Amino acid sequence: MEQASPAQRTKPTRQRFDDGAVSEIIGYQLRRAQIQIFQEFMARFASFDMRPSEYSVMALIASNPGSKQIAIAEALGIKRANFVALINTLEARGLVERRQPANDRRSHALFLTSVGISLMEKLDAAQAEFEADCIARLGGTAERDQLMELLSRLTDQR
Amino acid sequence: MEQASPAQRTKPTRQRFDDGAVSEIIGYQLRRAQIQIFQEFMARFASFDMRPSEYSVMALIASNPGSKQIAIAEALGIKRANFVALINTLEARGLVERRQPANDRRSHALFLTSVGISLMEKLDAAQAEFEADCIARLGGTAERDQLMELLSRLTDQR
DNA sequence: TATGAAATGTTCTACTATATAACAATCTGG
DNA sequence: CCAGATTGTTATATAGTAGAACATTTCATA
Repeated sequence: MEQASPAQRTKPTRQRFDDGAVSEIIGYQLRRAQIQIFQEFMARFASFDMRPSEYSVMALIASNPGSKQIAIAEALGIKRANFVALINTLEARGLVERRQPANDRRSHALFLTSVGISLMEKLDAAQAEFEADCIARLGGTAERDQLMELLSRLTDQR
Repeated sequence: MEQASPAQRTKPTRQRFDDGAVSEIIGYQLRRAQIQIFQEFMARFASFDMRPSEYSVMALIASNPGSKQIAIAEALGIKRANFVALINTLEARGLVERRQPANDRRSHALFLTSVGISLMEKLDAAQAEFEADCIARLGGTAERDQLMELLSRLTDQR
């Protein structure tokens, strides 16, 4: 069989592909960036067996010891029903503890265990390192502040 | 009824909660913004019964008619296995069509149907409106360009 | 003080998104 | 021609998310 003339290209090179319809959409780039950052987070925290949601829960408990489950869950936009399994996991790993407050026997007060506290030190250090890398990629702290400001304009309103 | 002394307040006001540990993290704010924008997209496109992923698929087919499934899927970061059900849905709704290219009988060439094309006009108009709203919230096109540039710095590298 | 409404945690269920493995059919390069 | 790659597909597993229903407890107020 005769080959099509090489001037026309039969198919070896990937034919150009027009991304424009989606790549110029704010929401699309926002999603791509978020996925990328989360994947990098998961890669960096794989040795700790820590997902972003688990880290955020531990960080909020560390800053707000004794908080009720619903306080942590709502701060993170997690339904209280789905928060149960998350805390069960962290408690089973000995990182978080549920305690019975005397003033409200419906609720559970959350605390980090001593093991959780010492792990948190390592997690915070790793997070600080990751954040520094992100800032470097953005070009510096001024650009970081710009980004956070722009994101807040998308999030806060409405 | 006497009110509790306004100076002490017993508990009506939510006790202060320290968000700082997570709210100052780039990835966290990125995620919050992305979720917010996607929720708004879904609300605006609910009458069309169109999710963001479905819209992005149709937009890429419109810009690249005759593309193979894997070309569209990879451009959007979707596994080809998961892309099948997506196209099945759009095809069942009469918006997208799979055709058999003669040169490669393994692949399916994707096209919008005439119904798909006319729906796409409405979708693009709605998307343009949504994008204009986002730009307005950011403060203008200069801020939009800034945001897209910063996001690309997070996404491109690595 | 008694009672109905609200809050809290929990279980169950369902749906979406995503990832991997395996397979058949087809194409490609040597 | 043949070994390996590509393409689409099915099946399966896991996470994340959402809603309903429930028991226990607290709260408001009549």
